[in-house]
Amino acid sequence: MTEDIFSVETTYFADVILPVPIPRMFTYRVPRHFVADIKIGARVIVQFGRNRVVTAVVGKIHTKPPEKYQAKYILELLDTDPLITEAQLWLFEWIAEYYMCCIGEVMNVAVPSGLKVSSQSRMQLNPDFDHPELLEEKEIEFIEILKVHNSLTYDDAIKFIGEKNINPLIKSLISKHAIIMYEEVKEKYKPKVAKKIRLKRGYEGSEEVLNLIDSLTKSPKQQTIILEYLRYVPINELAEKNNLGIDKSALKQGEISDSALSTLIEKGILEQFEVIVSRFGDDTPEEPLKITLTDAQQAASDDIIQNFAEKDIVLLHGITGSGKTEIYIDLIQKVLDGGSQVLYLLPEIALTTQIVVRLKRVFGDKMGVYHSKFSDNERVEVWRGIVDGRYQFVVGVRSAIFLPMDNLGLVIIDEEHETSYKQFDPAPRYHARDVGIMLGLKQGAKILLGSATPSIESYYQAKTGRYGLVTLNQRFGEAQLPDIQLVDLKAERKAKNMKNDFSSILFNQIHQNLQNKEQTIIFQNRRGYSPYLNCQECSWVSECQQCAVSLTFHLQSKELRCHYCGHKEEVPKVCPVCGSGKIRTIGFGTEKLEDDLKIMFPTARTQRMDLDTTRTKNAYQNIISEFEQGGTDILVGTQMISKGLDFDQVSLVGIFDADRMIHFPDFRASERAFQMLTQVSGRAGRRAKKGLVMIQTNNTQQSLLQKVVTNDYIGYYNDEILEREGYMYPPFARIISITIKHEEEEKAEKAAHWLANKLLEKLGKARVLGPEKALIERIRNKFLFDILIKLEKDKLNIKAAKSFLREKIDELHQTKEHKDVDVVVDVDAV
DNA sequence: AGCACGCCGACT
DNA sequence: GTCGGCGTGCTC
Repeated sequence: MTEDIFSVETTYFADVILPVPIPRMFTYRVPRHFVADIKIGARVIVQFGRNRVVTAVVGKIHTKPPEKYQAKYILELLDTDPLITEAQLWLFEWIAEYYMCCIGEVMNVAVPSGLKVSSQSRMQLNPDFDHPELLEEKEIEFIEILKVHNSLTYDDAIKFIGEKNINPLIKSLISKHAIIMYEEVKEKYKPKVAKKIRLKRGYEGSEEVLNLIDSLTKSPKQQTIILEYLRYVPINELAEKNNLGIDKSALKQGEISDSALSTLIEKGILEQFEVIVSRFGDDTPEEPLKITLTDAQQAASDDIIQNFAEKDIVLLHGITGSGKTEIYIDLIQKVLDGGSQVLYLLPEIALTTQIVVRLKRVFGDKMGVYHSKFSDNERVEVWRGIVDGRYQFVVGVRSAIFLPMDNLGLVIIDEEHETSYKQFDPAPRYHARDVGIMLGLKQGAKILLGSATPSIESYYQAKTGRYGLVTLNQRFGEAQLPDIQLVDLKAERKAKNMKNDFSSILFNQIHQNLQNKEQTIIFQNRRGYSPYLNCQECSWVSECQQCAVSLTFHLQSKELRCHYCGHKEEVPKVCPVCGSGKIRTIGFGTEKLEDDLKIMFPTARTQRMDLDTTRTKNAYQNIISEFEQGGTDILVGTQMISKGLDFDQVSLVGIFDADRMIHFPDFRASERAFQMLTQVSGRAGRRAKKGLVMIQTNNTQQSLLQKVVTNDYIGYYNDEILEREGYMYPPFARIISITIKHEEEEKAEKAAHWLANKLLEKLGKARVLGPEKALIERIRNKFLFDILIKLEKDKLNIKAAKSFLREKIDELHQTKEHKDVDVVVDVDAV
C-alpha cells in the first residue's frame, strides 16, 4: 500500500480471510490511520456477526466499495510486516481449490493458534451514567458488584450473579447506558521467561564484593548465597559476566533458602530480572556429527543430483535399512551451503525418535523441529524462527508445509507412501506429500521423495519418466535383509500346534530368541484385547450404540471401547441379553498377545506399544529408549513399530493377521498390506546379524505374500499397476470420495441418490460409483453413504469437474428435502 | 463454524 | 403466563 497513500480521499477496503468454513472472503473498510501500514498477509481484528471478534488475514486490498451492504471497519491491525507471505497465500488458495474446502479452513490449520488472538468481552460501568432511577433492583445489585471490580468478563458476571442466563440483565443495562462492553484483545503467544539473579550495581567490583562478604558474616545464609553466586560468576569475571546473571533455579540448587535470597534482593544487593528465552533451550549439541557416505550411498546421492539437473522431482527407492537418512543429510548440507532453505517432512511417529537427535548433531541450531506434540507457543517460536532467518532448515510433520519458508531449495518427503500424510478428519483434507511438491515447485525447489515401498502413484510417475528414479538396493554396512518365512496356520491348526494365537513354529522361535538374549518384535495391527465379546448362549455381540461397529474389549482399562466414536462402557459380567455368564472374547489385539506372551514366557520382559500405551507426551520415547537399551525382550505393537525405527538387536519379527490386511475391502488394501509387511519385516536384523521374519497366514500361496518374502517390490508393483489400470484407479484416475451423512438412514440414502444421479447425468456411470452404504454404515448416530468419483487424468478437465461437483452439492443443499444432510468431500482420498 | 432469532412444550 | 428446547438463516 504505497502508491495511493497521498490521495486522502480514497477509501480502502480489505477482503479478509476469516477462520470460518464459509467459501468466500469478507470485505471490511480500512480505517484511515491503517491505510499506510496495511498489507496483504497482515493479521487484522474484525468484528464478525453481532458479538464475535476474530483474527483475520488480509487477502486483498482494493478501493471498490461493496454494493449490497455496509462494510464494517477493521478494528485493529496486528502486523506491519505481513505474517503470511504471498507465497503462503497462494498455497492456501491452491489447497482450498484443489481439496474443495474453504480458505478459512486452510488458514485455521496453517496458522498456529498462538498467533491468533483471543478476545473476551468485558463490561464496565459507564462513567457518564446518570440515571440510576431507571434501574431495577437486580440491576442495582449488579452495578454495585461492578463498582468494586472495575471490569468483569461474561463468565465473572455469571459467577457473581449466580445465574446462568444473565443476557437480559446485561442487555437491559446496556440499553440504559449504565454499562459499556468492550473487547480486550491480546495475543496468545507468551514468550518463555527465565528468572535470573545478578549483583546489583555497585557490588560488582571485586573489592566491593569482598567487602560485602565480610559484612555478611553475621548472616551466614546470605553469605553462602553470595559465595554460591561467585561459583558461577568468578570474581575476576564479574565485570563482564555479572550483567548476564545466572538462572535463579541454578542458584537454588544448593542449600539456599528462599527467604535469605529475598532478603538480599530487598536489601538491594542482588536483583532479580527476567529474560526471554527459547523454548527449545540452547542445548549445545553433543559433538557435531560428520556424515560419510558409503560407496552405495554416494552413488545414489550423485545419481539424485544428476537427476535433478533434468527433473524437479526424484523418487529415491531405497530398501529398509539402506541408510536413506545419510543421503538426505548430505543433500541438505549442500543446499544449505548454497543459501537456500530445506524442508524435511516425516510422518508423525518417525519424528519422535533418534532422527531428531542425529539431525541436531549435524545441523545444530540452524534446524527447527515442528511436531504436533508441541505446544502452541513452541510452534510460534518455530514460525518466528523461520521468519527471522534463524532456521534455514525445518524437519517436521504434515502441517510443517504451512510454515513461512519462501526460499526453498529442497523439499524432502521421507516415507512418502505413508497415508498419515493425508489429513482426514477436519478439512482441509490435504495430502502433505502432494502439497509439499506443489510448494516446492512453486519456489523452484527440488523435491526428493523417499521410501522403501513407494506409493503406486509415485512409482508410476517415476516409471513413466515424470519423476527421476534412484534405487538403493543394498543395506547399510554389514546388514543383510532378513529371511522371511510364511507360517501355515491351517497346517498348524490341523496338527493342533497352536498355543493361543501363536503357531508352534513362532513360539519356538521366540523361545529360542529369548535364550539367545536377542530381541523380538510382535506385530499385530489391532489394539485392545479383542475386537468384540460374544455370548456363547445367545450369540450376543458387544456393539456400539452409536456406530455400526463392535465394541473392542480393553483388558487394562477393563472397558469396552468404540474405536470410532470413543464411547466407553463397563464390561458386562453377564450377557446383557440372556444373563448367561458364558461370555468369551473373539479375535485378538495387541493386549491379548502381550497377555499371552506374559503367560507363555513369564520371565521375559514384555512391552506393548500402541495408541493406548503412548498417549502421554513422553511415553512413546520411553518405550523406545527402553527397548533400544535392551530393557525389553519382546515388544508387541501396532503399525507404530513399523515407522522408521532402527533397532539394532532385533533378530525376530512375528507378524499376525496379515490376511486381514490383504483382504480388507478397499482398492488400496493390497498396497497398504505390502507396505506394512515389508516395513515391519525391515525392523529385523539391521546390523551384522541376519534377522528372521515370520508371517502367520492361512494362505501361504498368496501372491502378495510371496512378493513380500522375496522382497520383490517391482514384481508387486507390476501386478498392482495392471489392476489399477483395469479398474481406472489411481494413478490413472483421480478419485474424489463424497460421504453423505444424516441421522435418518433414509434421508441420507435419498440425498446420496439424488446427488449421484445429478453427477451421473454429466459424468456418466463409469465415473460415478455408488452411492452405497459406507463400510461402517453408522458413526456417531449418523448413517453414511459413499459416492466415489473417478476422473481420468488425461482426458478430463479436473477443475471443471470439481466446480461442477461443487455446484451440485450447493444445489443439494438448496433442495428442501436434502438441505440438512452433511456432505464431506475428500479429494484424492486414501 | 458460531450465534441470534423464532416458534412450540413443561414448568414456577 | 415464562424458560428453554433446537430448527433456520446469516455473517462483510
